[in-house]
Amino acid sequence: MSPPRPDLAPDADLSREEMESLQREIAAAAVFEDDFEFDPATLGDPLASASSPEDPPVVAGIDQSFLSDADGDQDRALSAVVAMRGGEVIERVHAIRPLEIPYIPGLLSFREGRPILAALEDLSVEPDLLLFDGSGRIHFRQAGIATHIGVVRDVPSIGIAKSLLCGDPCEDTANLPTGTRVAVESNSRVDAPDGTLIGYAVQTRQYDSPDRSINPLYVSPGHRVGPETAADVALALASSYKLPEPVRLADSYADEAKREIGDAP
DNA sequence: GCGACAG
DNA sequence: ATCTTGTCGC
Repeated sequence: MSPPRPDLAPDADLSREEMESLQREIAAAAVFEDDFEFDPATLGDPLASASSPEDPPVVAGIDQSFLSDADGDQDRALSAVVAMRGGEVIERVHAIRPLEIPYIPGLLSFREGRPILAALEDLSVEPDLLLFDGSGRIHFRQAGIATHIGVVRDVPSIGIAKSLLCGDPCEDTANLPTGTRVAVESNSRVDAPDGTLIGYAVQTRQYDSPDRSINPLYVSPGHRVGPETAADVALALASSYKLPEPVRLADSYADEAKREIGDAP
């Protein structure tokens, strides 16, 4: 049993070195193996949830959009959370917070973490699993945004990235068939022994004809979820689109809320 | 110095 | 991430 760690929350006022040091603490507190109560088999399938005695687990997708000031410069981040249960949306919340630092590869959670934590606090349901757009363990210090927020809240989490931050796919990932995965291992750029399994390239959708092809998603453990389960979940929740439904809906909701509020303060 | 680099 | 119409294909 691991407690929530609000003391490890992302702080944009830290120096770059302090941020990296905090990330090593996050990685040390993270659990990169299955450690949850719910049955992953009842995640998104409406049929499985109907035959289950318990309520299906609540899965929350999280994504951000950005608002600009009068000069056209991005000055605020809008974090959107879409909670689903048994394939149905049960709640949507969003929060807006000022952007304190620019985007720096490897330090994403310090830029987007505050608005995400604020939005999660507005959520009335207790999520059993968090799905982030970004990396988890596939990170230089094994502490991507999914890992950071997962550890701070002590909620099982998974990172779903559209491109690879670091690490090496074991095999060629071009033109993978739907439903397949290729292991991603750590290399010299990752703070882990070379060859450590840190995630999977997962092909949730693929064209039939060899004309064009869809790139895989890079799925990695955030907290309390192992690499195999993380890949299983991504595949189970991606019904008819490349992105798992909770993340896809959070993505569109982030844009929707942004337009409704309008830009410029 | 060079290369790599989630959103 | 964001700026953005049409367009190719199933």
